[in-house]
Amino acid sequence: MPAEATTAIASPAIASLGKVDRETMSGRVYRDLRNLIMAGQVCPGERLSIRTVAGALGTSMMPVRDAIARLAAEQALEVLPNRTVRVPILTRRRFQELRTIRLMLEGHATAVAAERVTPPALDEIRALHAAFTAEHAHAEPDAGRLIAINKDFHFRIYEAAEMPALMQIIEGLWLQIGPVLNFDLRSKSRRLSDRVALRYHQGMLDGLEARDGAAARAALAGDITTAGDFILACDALLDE
Amino acid sequence: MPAEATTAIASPAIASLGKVDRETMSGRVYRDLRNLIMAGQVCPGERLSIRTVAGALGTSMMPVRDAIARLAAEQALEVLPNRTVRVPILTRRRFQELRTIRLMLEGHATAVAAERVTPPALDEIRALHAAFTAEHAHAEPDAGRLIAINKDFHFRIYEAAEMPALMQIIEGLWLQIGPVLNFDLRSKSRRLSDRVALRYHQGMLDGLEARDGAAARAALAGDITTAGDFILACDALLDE
DNA sequence: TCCCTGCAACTGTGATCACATATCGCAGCG
DNA sequence: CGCTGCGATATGTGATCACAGTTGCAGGGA
Repeated sequence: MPAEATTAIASPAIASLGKVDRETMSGRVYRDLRNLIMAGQVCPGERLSIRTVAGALGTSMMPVRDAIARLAAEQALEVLPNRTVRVPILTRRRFQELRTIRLMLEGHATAVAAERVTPPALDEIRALHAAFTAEHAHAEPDAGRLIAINKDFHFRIYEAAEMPALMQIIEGLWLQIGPVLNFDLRSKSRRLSDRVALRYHQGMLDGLEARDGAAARAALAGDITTAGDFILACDALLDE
Repeated sequence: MPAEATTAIASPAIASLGKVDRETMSGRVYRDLRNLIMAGQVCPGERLSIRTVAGALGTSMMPVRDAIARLAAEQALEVLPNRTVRVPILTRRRFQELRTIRLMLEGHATAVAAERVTPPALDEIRALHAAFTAEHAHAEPDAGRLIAINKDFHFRIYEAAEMPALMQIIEGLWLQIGPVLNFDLRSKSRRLSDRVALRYHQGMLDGLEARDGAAARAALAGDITTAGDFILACDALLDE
C-alpha cells in the first residue's frame, strides 16, 4: 500500500500528488453564488429556481438546495411566503441601518488593524491601493474589477485586525449590500464619487502606516458614508 | 369553493379557520435546534449525526440536513474536515472577541433603545426584570428558566431599538455563545455573580426609563463584562 | 503488552422520485 | 373589454436509495 496510510515515510513524490477535489459540490455552489452576490452581479428582486440553477451548473437539485439554504440563513437570499427564493430588495431604512452597523464594525476592525498590522500586510494593502488607483486611471475602468479590488483592499485591512469572528460578520454585511452595488455598477456616473473614494482609501492607508487608528477609522467612515450617500441618491432602494 | 380564493367576501367564519401548518419541517427542525443551542442545552464538542437527529424527531434526513446546513452557515454548528458536524468549541481568544463585538453591538442597540422605547415596551421590560428577580428569590432557582428570562429581557430591549438587521446579528452572537452557557448552567456557584447581574439589569432599566442611553449602555457593559469574566474563570474554553 | 490489519457499522453526499402547491395562460362568460 | 374559472406547467419539500469515505473494534502477530 502506498505511503499515505503509513506513519512516517515522507517521500518527495507525495507532496506532488496534489489534493483531490476535497470540496463538496454544495460547498462549491455556495461559494460561487456567494461571490456572485457579493460582487453585485445579481439584481435585487431576481428570482432563483433550484432546478434552473442546478441545470445551469450541471448538477442535481441537492447541492443547490443546500447552498441556497445556507445563503438564506445569512440573509443573503430571501425566501418569500410562496417559498420561492429571491435576491432581497433593500429598503432605504434597512440600507441605512446596515450602514450604521458597518461604521461601527468596520470602523473598529480598521482601528484595531492600525495597531496590529504587520509590514508585509501593509505592503499588500499598499499594492491593492495602487491597483485600485491604476484601474481608475484607465480610460474605460472595468466596474467589476473596481469592485473586486475595493473589496480586497477593505478585507485585507480587516484581516490585519486578527478578529476572525468580526470579519465573518462584516462579510455577512457586504453580502447583504452586494446586490445594490449592481445598480451602482451600471450607472456610469459613479466617477463623481470615485475621486473621493481614492482620497479616503489613501487616508486609511496613511492612518495604518502611522499606526493612527482614529485617523484610519475616520477615513473609512468617510468612504462608507459617501458611498452610501451615492447609493441612496440613486434610489435603487425601496421607499417603504 | 370557499371564500378564501375570492377577492372581497369577508365572512366572520373565515377568521376562525386558523392557519394550517404553514411551516416546513425544515423550518421547525431549524428553530428547535436553534433554541436548544441558544439556551445552552447542548454541550460544546457534542456531535450531531443527521440520521440520529432525524430518528429522534421522527422525520427523514432531509429536513435535518437542511436545518444543519443553515446553522452551520451561522457558525452555530461546525463542520469538521471529516464532514461530521459538531457544536463548536470556543477558544478563549474567540470568546473574548465575541464579547468585544457584543459590547459594541448590544451597547449600541441599548443606547438607541433608550431613545426609542415606548411606554408599553417599557412595561414589558419591567415585567421581565421582575420575573428575573423573582426567579432569583426562589430557594432553588431553575437555571434554564433564568437563562430564558435573561434572554427575553435583553432582546426585548434590543427590539425596542427598531433595528432588525442589528438584532439578527446579535442573535447570531448569542447563538455562538450559547453552548458555553451550558457549563455555567451546571455550575451551581453562579450565584456569586447573580446579584451583580440583577444590579446591572436594574441599571439598564433605569437608563431606559430616564432615556439616558449612555447610562443604559454602561450598565449593559457591566453585565456583559462580568458575565464573561465568570465564564473565562470557569475555563470551559479551549486554551487555543 | 502493544501495534497493525481487516472487517463491519455508520456517516455525509448526491441523485432521483412523488407529491402538494403555486403560478401562468387561455378560454368562456358576463 | 374585463373578470372568472380551469388546466398545464413549474416549483419547493420531503423521502428514499446508492455510494464513498470514515470510524470503531476485534483479532492476530511481534
